Amino acid sequence: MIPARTRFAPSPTGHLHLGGARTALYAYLLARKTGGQFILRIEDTDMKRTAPGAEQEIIDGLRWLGLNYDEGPDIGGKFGPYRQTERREIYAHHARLLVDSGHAYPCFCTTERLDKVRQDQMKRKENPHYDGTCRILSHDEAAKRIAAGESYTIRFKMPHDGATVAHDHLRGDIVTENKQLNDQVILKTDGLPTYHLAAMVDDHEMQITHVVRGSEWLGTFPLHVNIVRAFGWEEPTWVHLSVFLKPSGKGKLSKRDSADAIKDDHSFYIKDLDGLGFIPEGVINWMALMGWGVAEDDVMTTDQMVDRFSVDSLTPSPAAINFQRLDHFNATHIRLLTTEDLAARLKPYFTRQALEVDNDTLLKIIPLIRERLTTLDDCLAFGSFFFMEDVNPAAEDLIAKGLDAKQSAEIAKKSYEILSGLSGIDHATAEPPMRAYVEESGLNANQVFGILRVATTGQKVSPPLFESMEVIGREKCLQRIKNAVAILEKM
RNA sequence: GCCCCCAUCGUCUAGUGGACUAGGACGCGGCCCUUUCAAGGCCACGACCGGGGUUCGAAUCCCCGUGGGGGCACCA
Repeated sequence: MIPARTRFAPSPTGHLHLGGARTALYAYLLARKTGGQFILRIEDTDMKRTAPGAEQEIIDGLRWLGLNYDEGPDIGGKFGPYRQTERREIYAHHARLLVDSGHAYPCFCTTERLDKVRQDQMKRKENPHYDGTCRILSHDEAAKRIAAGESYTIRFKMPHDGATVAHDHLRGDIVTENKQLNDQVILKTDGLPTYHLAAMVDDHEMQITHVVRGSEWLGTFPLHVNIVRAFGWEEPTWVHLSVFLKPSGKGKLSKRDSADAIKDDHSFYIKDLDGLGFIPEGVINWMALMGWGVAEDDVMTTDQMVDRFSVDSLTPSPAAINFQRLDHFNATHIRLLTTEDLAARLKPYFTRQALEVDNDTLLKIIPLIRERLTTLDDCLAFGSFFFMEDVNPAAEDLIAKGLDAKQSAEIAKKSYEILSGLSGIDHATAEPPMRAYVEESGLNANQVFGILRVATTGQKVSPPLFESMEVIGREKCLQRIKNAVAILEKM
């Protein structure tokens, strides 16, 4: 297998989202699968849109997901720099090469003129396109205007005749009539390149073998292959991924959908996922399967994905986000974690709630709550009472089904008697006498254990009762039951 | 408007001309287990967008519709 060099090349303009993360994931998997390298490159050539902190968020997001890159802006590498604003000379040089070889030309048209041309074209119901004014300028005239200090851009000279055939690995040949194509700006008046030039130059310079990117680039794909060919470079394998659709499947993700997701304790942004209780293993597994056709055994670690990954089995069709499926993969991977690992990840959720966590207790409750967690923060609902001094059960919760407060108080009292007669409350010793009591009293287990559950844990839903009491400890249990009796008798 | 891409259960997908009575997963429904909630086990429901071709044979190939998505910037 030929080692692939792949790259994730986001622009630092906003939050790292699921779509970007999945693109990074596939690029990562391909590199690891083939024993190649995965690179992070920051495409920050639009100074106006670059957002402070965005680059760091991308880096943090990739780290959190475990998509470690071999070369990048913060770690360097032999093809650096990896931030495009630090490579402007390289692009200027390549733009000049293109002008010299007749594949590009300086353009002096102002934004105002361009806007007007576009407006007129639309009024005439023509397709908006550059009208070619500067394409026919002579070398001398252009040189003269440049020397005079006129500001200019460089446009790529697209062929007017014939067709461009570009090959996408997932879709096959994409044929575009050249007359549909436009002379795009590749170097801006500020001297920085547009994506079209910068990405092509960097992918070549950085020896990228597979360009894995979103399908939003399909429209400018012919331009890109024309640029690469104008330089006489070997083309990389082009892999255009599909987009993510909103959960309804109708349309792409929008701000509105993002708000809905948050309301639902989910998010499109990687930075939010950790705080929401999602673990990278689950997120990665979930993302991987949207756009990658795996027949069966779809619960995988990243290493297993690397093992099974093939760029051929990626799918070109758009996929709707399904957060229920994320929940499933998250819960599944939580259950796969070792007790120690899970304990370490859970601890912050408890301490954040000002609960004092001792590691011994924490380790003991893991087996009790593990299979009940969909997200890590669910540990609060199932385990807070283990770390609390007292619980405050609601009076009405203490009344068992079909009984009244007085009867329930009797049951609590009797339970106290039985349990206080034991030297210690653990699962093995406490359950048999309590079961015997249920038998002889003619009550059902639901009623008796229900009262005990609410009394000792403070809640109607909890991990298994006797196992929980064992962790809570004899003294605390008895005290809590006594408290419950008091509450019931006050009713 | 023009150009490009996509199309299998509600969702993610398997399927590359005969092994398809179209497989798996999520979700949904039911049952079992059970002290609650889960987890687990079993079962059920559920799809080839439509129309034309090609072929002995089409989910699979071609064409046309339809639907969805993307693009048409000195943004990426």
